[in-house]
Amino acid sequence: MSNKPTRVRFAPSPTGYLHIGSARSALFNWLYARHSGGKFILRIEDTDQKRLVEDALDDFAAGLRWLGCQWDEGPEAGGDFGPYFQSQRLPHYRQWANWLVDHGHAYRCYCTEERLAQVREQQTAAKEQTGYDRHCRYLTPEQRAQHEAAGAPFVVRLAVEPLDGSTTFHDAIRGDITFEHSLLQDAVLLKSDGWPTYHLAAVVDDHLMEISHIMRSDEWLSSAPLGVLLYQAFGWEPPVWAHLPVILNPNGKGKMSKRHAVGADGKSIPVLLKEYIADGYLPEAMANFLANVGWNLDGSTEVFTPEQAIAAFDIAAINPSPAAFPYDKLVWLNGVYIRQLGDDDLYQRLLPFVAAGVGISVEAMAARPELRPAVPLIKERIKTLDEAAPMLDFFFVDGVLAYPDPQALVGEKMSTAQTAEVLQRSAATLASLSSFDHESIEAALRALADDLGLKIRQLLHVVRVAVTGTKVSPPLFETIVILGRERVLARLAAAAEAVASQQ
RNA sequence: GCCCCCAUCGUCUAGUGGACCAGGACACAGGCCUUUCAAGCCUGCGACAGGGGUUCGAAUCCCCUUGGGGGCACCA
Repeated sequence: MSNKPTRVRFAPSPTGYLHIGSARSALFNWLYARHSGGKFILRIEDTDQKRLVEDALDDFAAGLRWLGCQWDEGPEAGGDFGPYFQSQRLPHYRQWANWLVDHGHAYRCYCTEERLAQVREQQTAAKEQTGYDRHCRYLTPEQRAQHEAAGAPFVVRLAVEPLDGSTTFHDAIRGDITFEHSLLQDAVLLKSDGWPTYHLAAVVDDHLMEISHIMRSDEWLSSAPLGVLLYQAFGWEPPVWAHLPVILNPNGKGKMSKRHAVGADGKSIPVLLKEYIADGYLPEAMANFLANVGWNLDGSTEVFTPEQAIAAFDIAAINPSPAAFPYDKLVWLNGVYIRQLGDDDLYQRLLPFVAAGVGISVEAMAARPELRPAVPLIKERIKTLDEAAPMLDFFFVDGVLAYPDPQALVGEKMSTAQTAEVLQRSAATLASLSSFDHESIEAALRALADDLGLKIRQLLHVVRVAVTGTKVSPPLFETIVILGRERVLARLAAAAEAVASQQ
């Protein structure tokens, strides 16, 4: 099996949107495919018709592309092993289910839901292990014929064999795993509606699609024995199994759910990849981050490229223990990646976020002169793209600012009269400048502070609140330049007036 | 309840019998820088779950306990 070409797959069920944990599974598979020069296959496991979510497929495709995990075969990409939707592969499952029945490895079970419930009830009452009692496995040919003649609905169940003893299989991450046959269920392979369950469909497809390595979530470990038995029953060469550790909530309590996760501080954090995209995380940061959960480049390098990860990726090096989602580290890493971006690049990525935050169209934002020069001012101040808008919104107010709380304009340890004077003198100083650039403005304002007997920080605090409306802003001198003399003077005057009215 | 998996700083991790009085990163704390806030730099805090073995020697191997996680569907 070592000389087979590497073919790995990501096989999501379109019953919801792409979960951050699933995204990591996809990334690991993709990384391994690229590492070994093999193929990465996307297969859609849509056998549960009741739980389908309309636009889930689009979400998977968009999410995978965003992350950089382009699949070689699957929906849209095509390939020689299609179709890649299980809903279009029903004949295969029926054929192989029948094959199992014909060869004595599976059987038709005619038990009704009522009987199953009854059995369960009795087992519970007797404090026995619950599970199917294999009633139909031992039906006589006559009884069987009777059910068939009556047209009774049936499911196909795996006939676990032998009933005692144990089987050991190898997991590439955890080593050998042994399970007792006596604990195994005669699991349903084909449902009464003729559709396969996961167990059958996955094994048939993995074999037919010549999947070499099954890298999937830890949650499947318990049912892995079923897969092993199925491969044995079919007489097929099994793939390499590798069960990825689950990702826990950031507080370490329980696996990250599908709906919401609890942060270390008790607040909830996003669980869907689309939410992280919407929050302004960069795909390169997300990929880097995800690769660092359960795996690592060399134990000390935190920031690395996909190429580095591909070169070093090794299934056996994956950490088998569950990991709490290190959300804080994602935020930090994203900041690192943002700071590494060129100004033009960051500007392009910021455009839609700031436009949305300010409430105008992307085209309108692109036409404004303020955003591009402001980019270098905020680059090292944001950790996600969506943090930019609230930091820059004052740039996109065309006239003067509203000061709902004029008291906030008053400088620390200053009177209102003093503040008004600072405002007026600052305006006068800036109005008199022959050249309205950073150096001139800084020199003039510093001189003014001296003149007024104020520390520069005191003066700038007052000017800052007047000009930007906030106590925390991008560097003031550059901000003043971008805003332009006219708007700055107007705001200074308006602020002075607002302060004066406080007296 | 039963079965399976896992166990190094709060968190992500390095460590595969001696180079480990356990390294890196995030977070946190202090300092420097400084027009606010960041960023950056420096320093600090901080872990081998417990108990038995094996061995000259154990974070590393074995066993038990404890703790955490996952699974027990005609869902995947």
